[in-house]
Amino acid sequence: MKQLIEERQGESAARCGHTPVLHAPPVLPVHEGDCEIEGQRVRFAQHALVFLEGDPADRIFQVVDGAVMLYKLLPDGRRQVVELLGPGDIFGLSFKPSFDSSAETLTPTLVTSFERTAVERSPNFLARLNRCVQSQICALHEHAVLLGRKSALERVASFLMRFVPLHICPTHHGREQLFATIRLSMTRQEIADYLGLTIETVSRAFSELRRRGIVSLERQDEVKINHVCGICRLTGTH
Amino acid sequence: MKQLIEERQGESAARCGHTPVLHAPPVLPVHEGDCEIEGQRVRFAQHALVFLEGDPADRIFQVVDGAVMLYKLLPDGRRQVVELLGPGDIFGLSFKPSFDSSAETLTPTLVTSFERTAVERSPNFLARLNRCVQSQICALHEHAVLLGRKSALERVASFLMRFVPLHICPTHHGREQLFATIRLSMTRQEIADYLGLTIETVSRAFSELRRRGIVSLERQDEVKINHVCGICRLTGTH
DNA sequence: CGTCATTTTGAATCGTATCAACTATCGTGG
DNA sequence: CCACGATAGTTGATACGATTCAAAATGACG
Repeated sequence: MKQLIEERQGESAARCGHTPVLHAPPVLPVHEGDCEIEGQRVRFAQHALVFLEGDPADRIFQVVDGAVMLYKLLPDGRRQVVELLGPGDIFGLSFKPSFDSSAETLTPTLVTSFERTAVERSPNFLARLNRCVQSQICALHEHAVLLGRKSALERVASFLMRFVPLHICPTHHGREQLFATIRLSMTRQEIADYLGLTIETVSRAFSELRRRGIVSLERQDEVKINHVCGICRLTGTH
Repeated sequence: MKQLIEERQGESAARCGHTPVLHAPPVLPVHEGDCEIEGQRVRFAQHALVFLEGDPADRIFQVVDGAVMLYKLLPDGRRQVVELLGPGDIFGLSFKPSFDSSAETLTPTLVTSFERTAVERSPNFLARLNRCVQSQICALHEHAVLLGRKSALERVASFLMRFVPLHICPTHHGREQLFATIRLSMTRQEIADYLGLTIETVSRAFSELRRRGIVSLERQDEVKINHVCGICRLTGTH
């Protein structure tokens, strides 16, 4: 596992964007019902650039394992992380001939990439894509609410709830003292850019949650949620 | 009785920022090659509710003519308009069995609705859907940047630029004094909820633009942009 | 153990929200 | 057509939350 991480930290940053076919061997013919699409597996190190906004969008990607963020930059340097993606999620979609955002891994990540034109010709793939994309749209809607209408503390609470598996809160009414330990694998800056805040504000929100005893920070990017329902109530959603 | 079919505002209601809009024409009884899908035309008055968040999502909709907004509510009443849609745009998508947002018309609107299950079985429709949805995702990304990173004035400027057809600004460098008159067909409250602001702040932004001579307010929802490039520069995007 | 980067904390500032008039616009009926 | 009330929009004063700038603390790593 460790050895894979090293694989291509340097060059991917340099040759921004769409990764050409390297020596990388594992090409898997994805057998999709009646039609086959060539899927190409590529491994990326942590914090590696997959593509840049503006690069020609002739391939689309699916996360197999790991995490990816999509972000956009304003000319003066302001950044907004627009999506966080995990296993199964598809990215690199665009209705223009170039990507509308940049993609960077958060952890060592394995993705499969497909030729765009091939995808668009495959009905089975389109059906799959369709389902994926609909859940992404829902997530984007939810995120718009967060960015447009929630306070800093609500944003951070909502952010943490993303990582709580299966949303334990509403189902286990009996036990209030539920906890969960989660690994963020994002820097404060990345979190801030995702939540539309500054690092300082994110930090203060974490401190506030800790002060209230709702979370403990085990390590910098590892949070123990002592009281899932407590966080849940702070999201503004319930 | 409401007489329908009025003017359409600004063409590309739901398009992403800098997009040459070549619209898919509002085709109707969708004759897509080998498969036909029953499309059902429905007319809605202005400010009519198409569906509510949580309603069973067994149909999807396409705007033929008019304008629709999608919004989400927080339990305490805060509202965020998550999408603005115009002719050609599709809505009512969801990965859950129920709608993730509510849909309301902004103007008298003609829509076609399709049975969800039928759509998902039609490869041709899926292909079309796919294109639509990708442009919506781009718009949502753009909107996340607006909500997360732009100032009030930048938001309002960006909002106005949506209505400027074909994005005159960058192409016509020669003529600086370009103008355009646009019909918003949204109340201040709706604009505020779209931009993640309050009505007062939106109002102040409009006043500021007027003070600078960049726009004139002909009527409450009719804005004359005296200097398109001026607005464009204020969006933060260029 | 010391250096560097990241995070946290503090104090001051700024921008937007809030609250409270005031004004303009729209629709209705006299 | 005008008066009228109702609704929507504007403007001003103040409050509050997030940002900014600065510095200290913590963690990562050789």
